[in-house]
Amino acid sequence: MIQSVDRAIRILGVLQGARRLSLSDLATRLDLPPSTAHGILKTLQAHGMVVQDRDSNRYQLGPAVLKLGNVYLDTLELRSRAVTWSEELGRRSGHAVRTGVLTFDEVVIIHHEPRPDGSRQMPEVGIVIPAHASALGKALLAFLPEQADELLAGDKLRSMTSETVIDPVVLRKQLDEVARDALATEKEEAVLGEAGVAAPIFDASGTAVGAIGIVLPAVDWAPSDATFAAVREAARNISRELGASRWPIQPR
Amino acid sequence: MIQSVDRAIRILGVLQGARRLSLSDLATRLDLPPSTAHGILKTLQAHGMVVQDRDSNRYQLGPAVLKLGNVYLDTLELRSRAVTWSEELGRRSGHAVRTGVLTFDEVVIIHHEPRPDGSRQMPEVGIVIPAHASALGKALLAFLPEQADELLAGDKLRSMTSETVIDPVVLRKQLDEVARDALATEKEEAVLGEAGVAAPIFDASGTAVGAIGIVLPAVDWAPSDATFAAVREAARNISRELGASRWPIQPR
DNA sequence: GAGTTACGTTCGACTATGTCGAACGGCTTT
DNA sequence: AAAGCCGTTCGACATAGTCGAACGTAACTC
Repeated sequence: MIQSVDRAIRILGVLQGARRLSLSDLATRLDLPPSTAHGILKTLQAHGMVVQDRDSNRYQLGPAVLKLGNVYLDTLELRSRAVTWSEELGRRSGHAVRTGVLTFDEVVIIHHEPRPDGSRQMPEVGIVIPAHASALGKALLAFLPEQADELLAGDKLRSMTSETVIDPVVLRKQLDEVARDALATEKEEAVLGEAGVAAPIFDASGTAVGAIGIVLPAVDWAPSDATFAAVREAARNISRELGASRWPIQPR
Repeated sequence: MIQSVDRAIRILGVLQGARRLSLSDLATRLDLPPSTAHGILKTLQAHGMVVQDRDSNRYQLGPAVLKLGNVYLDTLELRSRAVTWSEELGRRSGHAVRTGVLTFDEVVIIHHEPRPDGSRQMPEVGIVIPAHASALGKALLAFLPEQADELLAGDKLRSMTSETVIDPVVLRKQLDEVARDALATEKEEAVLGEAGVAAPIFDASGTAVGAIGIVLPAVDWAPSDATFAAVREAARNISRELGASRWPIQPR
């Protein structure tokens, strides 16, 4: 681990949590001498990764990170496949559709298909949700035992709402059920009033590389069997296009 | 400039151009010993900025960059304002609407309002266009003299199509006209068959912080006076909401 | 309006840290 | 079965990053 690079990414991480920060704030939060933080910041600035506010001198993320994010999406074969089938799933279920991938303990949304009712909805690409509190995350963790073990062992299970499951034993049991059915559900565990249903997506190597699912108002619970089937079918279809030999693919 | 951080960002930059690269490829392109590149890569990997393909060992951008990009968008006041007025501009003009900011010699799209005809269109948030070949870029450069000087002085004016203006003298003249009218146009200079009209957005300090404009098929040229007026009004309205005292604001 | 504080930035010495060449081991190719 | 390629690990060296101190500027106070 290279120290200065690690520190640079840490700076970006802190800037991610607090939109705008002064140099001294940043240095304090990272336990660094201001001059050290300054050197790193200037390097990031030279590449457009951070920008400095003219008046206040505070730093914030820069446009270059957005460019990077967009290129990442373009490189993902998973995403291009998800677009097609999300549309279908949205039509069949009548709900918004999300596709996500796992990073450590979080799910990052890589595609968002708004509800087909034509209402205005915020695009959700790029948002992150704690894996243990989302249907997408559970669908992934159930088929990624190493990552699940790591998450359950660590003390990372933060509570989002009163419904969030943070007991490792209970969560483990849920994951076992998810692995059995290849279908994960979540009701108000991340956001009050919101529920989700998701299924895992596999690639040619048989690894769970993502998950697709629907988001629905908690009051509309429970979905019909046809809806559950539609989610599973979308996941299966995308997996097939990615070269997966069958679906689902149990790990080990 | 801190060497290792600079190299890390360079790696991300190269990964941006070539989707997937092996360690040796990467090292060759950056003129680095493989072991040096490896150390940096592993640090980036530990933070999810890059991921390594299981089978091929090749590296590509990771989900963390997408998360960063999304947070950047959230911090931008310009973006939240643009959303509202883009909708209006889209309705009035009947065309797709883009809002962008300038980074060095490129425009990064921070909001994209699809054409209101209901057809399926790719989201364009995060894509970059050479500033000198886009209406958005010209609208910005015309009100950012220092950045314009830098671009015109440097040898960065790449040609995109047969229509791209790469002569600094011609471009300077265009920018002067844009500054006068507070309205920039572009016809097939970036993409054949596509034209654009854009106007600059100012913040409370009077700096041009972005531009908003429409994208239309080149065959639909020329737009009506009402369309030109609509673009200018959108830019003026957003500027006002950002605290700009008047519109346009001539530099110096 | 002078004094004071806080902040971003610059500078230079020290040494901790990243760099690089060489060697290892797994995989594919011939 | 041997040779080549590639990603990775290791350790010595010296470069390059780090940190404390000093500077200049802007805001705040009395």
